[in-house]
Amino acid sequence: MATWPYYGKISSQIRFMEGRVLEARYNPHTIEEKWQKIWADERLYEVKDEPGRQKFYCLEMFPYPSGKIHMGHVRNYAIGDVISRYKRMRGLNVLHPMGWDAFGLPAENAAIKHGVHPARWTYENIRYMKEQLQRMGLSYDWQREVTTCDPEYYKWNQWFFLKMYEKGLVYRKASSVNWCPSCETVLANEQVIDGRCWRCDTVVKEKELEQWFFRITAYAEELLNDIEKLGGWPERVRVMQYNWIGRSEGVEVDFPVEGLDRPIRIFTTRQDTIYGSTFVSMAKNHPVLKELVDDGEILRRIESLPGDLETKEGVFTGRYAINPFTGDRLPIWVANFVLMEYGTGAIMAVPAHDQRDFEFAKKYNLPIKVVIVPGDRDASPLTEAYEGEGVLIESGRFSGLESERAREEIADFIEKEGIGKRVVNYRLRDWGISRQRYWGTPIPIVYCDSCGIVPVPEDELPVLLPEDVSFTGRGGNPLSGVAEFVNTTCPSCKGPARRETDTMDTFVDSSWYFIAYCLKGRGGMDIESAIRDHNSPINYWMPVDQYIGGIEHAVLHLLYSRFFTKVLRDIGLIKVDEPFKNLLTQGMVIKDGAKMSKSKGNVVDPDYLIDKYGADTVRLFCLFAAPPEKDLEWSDQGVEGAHRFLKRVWAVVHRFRNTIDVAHNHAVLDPSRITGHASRLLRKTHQTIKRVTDSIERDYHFNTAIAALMELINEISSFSPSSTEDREVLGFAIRQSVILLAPFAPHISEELWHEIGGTDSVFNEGWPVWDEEIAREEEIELVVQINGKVRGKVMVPAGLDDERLKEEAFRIPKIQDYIKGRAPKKVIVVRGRLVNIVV
RNA sequence: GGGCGUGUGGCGGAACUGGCAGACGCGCCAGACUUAGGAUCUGGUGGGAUAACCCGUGGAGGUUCGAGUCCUCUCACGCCCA
Repeated sequence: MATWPYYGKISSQIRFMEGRVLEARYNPHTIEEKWQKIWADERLYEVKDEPGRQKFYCLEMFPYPSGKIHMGHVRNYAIGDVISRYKRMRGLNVLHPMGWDAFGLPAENAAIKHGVHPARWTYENIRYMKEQLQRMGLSYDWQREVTTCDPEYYKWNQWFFLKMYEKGLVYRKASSVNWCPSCETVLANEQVIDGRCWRCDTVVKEKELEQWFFRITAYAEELLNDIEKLGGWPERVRVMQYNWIGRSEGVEVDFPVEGLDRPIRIFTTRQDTIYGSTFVSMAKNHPVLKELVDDGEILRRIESLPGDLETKEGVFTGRYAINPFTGDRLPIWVANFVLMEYGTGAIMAVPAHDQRDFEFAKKYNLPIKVVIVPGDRDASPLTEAYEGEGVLIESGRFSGLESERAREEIADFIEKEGIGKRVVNYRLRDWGISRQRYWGTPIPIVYCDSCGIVPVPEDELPVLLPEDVSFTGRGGNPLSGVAEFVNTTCPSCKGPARRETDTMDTFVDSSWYFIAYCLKGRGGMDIESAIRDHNSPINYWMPVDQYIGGIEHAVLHLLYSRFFTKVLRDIGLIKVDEPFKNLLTQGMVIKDGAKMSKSKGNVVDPDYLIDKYGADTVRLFCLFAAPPEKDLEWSDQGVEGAHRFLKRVWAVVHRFRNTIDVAHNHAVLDPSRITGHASRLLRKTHQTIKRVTDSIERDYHFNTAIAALMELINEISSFSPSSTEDREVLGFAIRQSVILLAPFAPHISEELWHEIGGTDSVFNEGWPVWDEEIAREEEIELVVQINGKVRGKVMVPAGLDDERLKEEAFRIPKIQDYIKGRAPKKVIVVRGRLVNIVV
């Protein structure tokens, strides 16, 4: 068959259609722009709810619109895009949405610094970043885009707040909060890292404020137990969640106070050490202190105790409690490391068996009394606390018991005597959501002088953020200066009232956005009617099958989302218990050994790279350089390598485009009539399909999938067809390569797919399947070892039995030399691999 | 201090249940085409020795016919919690 006419036909067609000469060189920009437009015009990635069809919900953590996409985003979204495109080609109905975590401090800081309104700043950033994402060729269904600062979105934050208020899951209390003097806002405990603000690194201070809280602790038990259901999550994230919730079983016990008619209630998990208690420590804001201390000097010293827990400091109150077990007089101290939020705000201090108490006792010269001894050893003077298990001594009737047993008996005794009870405690605290900031969701509450705290009625939602606000950066929340916003009428008595001016923590926004995407397919986002709708799209799409994001959200965002999911389940919106079935935590992008950051000056600009190499190259490099869960060391030369590979693919397809028999596109190749090098190429192709598929399926190790593809392309490059069969096999190999490459480098694959005769999108093509028979090697290289060392190799037909393999091994002359007269003691045969002869 | 994780060529990384360590890519070396090469192609490339061979997966032991992989100890780094 002559190849010339065919070539002429295609290229003249393209000349005609595009009005230019077909370029033989790989020009990523032309083809990327072209296909991005076609995919958008054809609405290729818009997805419908199709009950009855198997769905796959693939989600990447949505970005904060800070201005520009950075390499971490690129990597995150490239990973998600491969998974989405792959699952789609496997025939699943794939939901792959994107949106914007659009409320937050930087917008407000920009307003203060540059005088640009937070809304304008945010929406401009979104516009730019969306363009960047589109230039990457990501397969998002943009119809479902959500933006959390949109009233249509935050209305539902307010609605959820009201629902939770009704259910008693929202409450207000004065509490000592972490205050960042620089951001002028309250921080959650989780946002304080080593005593500093997570965002700006300023040292955090304490401040007393009225705050709104979500009662996440009401779900502590379930959040803890359901970690078990998260089989598709990395173990370390599960452990972090487990530790964060921090369940502990212990007792509360009343310690009588000298000269006071009521006791102090303490909490401990180590009631087995109660005979070793030598003093009592309490939190500086414990309410009973007011009755205990009236000396101004002492009060002043208590007040000035440091808030950070680095140093252990305390103040003696001058009062004494009685150990109900020993009758000992115990001095009552205030210690900075005892927190009101945990337990009862008071502890029995056992310096011999608690390291913090030990250090405290050493510092203030308090007695240390050993009551637990490990195993058979006896108690010599301690240099540090012994916190382990052991046998009780000096513990009255409980002496001689193992600690574990003693904990039970002492707890029984406490309950029998009525001086306390068993309790379960959690380290998890309720979620403070109040933020003294403008750019967030207004909390839908009104304060009325006659009615008190009044929730805004649902039909008045959303409470809109006023736009006309001035930003000075001082004096707390700009909202409190907006009279039209603050002054309102009481929904209940219609009298004059004031609006709450605090806004919600932005973690509220991100705790349910994955649900919003489900509804957005229908245009709106009507949560209320979704509750009544039994066939709500939420029930079709949830849970998220694959969630992908950074490990930095291992506790906060993921825990809050789990909490919200359970709350929304209980108000009837969704049916699932857990939002994210599988979680992939991708590693950081590193350059010169450090995380990319402006301050280090080691950032790589995605725009620049896409301009230089095209999106396919950038994506391919991110996927090839490391498996997704590991850190990725950036390498400019590695990017060149990825680009070179795509150029080779381009070249090889073009070289053979005229040779391969397009007419045989869908012909079934009969492997029995394929021989010689064509047979090897056919086998390699099937092996590659298997390897690429397995790499994706097993653990999303795209780096090895791409490596396998590179091998196949190398083999195709060096193939020279000389017969019809050769050309058929070559055509098959090329078609499969292009399809296999498509999830990783979508534009070039789509272009090449059409150039070799594809008419529909390559993404509507089914994922290739391999034939185990064809993939099987006909010959294997048998490794022959003597005493475990490789001494010879020989090619043998595959599938020989043990005896035949032994024969083959012994037949090798070199092996015979080695054995000489020595009789083999033992021969181990590993079928298909090796023979080891032990002499 | 406790918990978890990671250590493999010059570099990024391969190696499913123990079975040829270093796939694939980068870099480097040589060659081809070139006025030129920072384009492209071909070949080579863990270390040591002329070679047969020997040594090699942070270190030291152990189990095994056989260990990067399993066990014990140890060192370094990273993360989380104190």
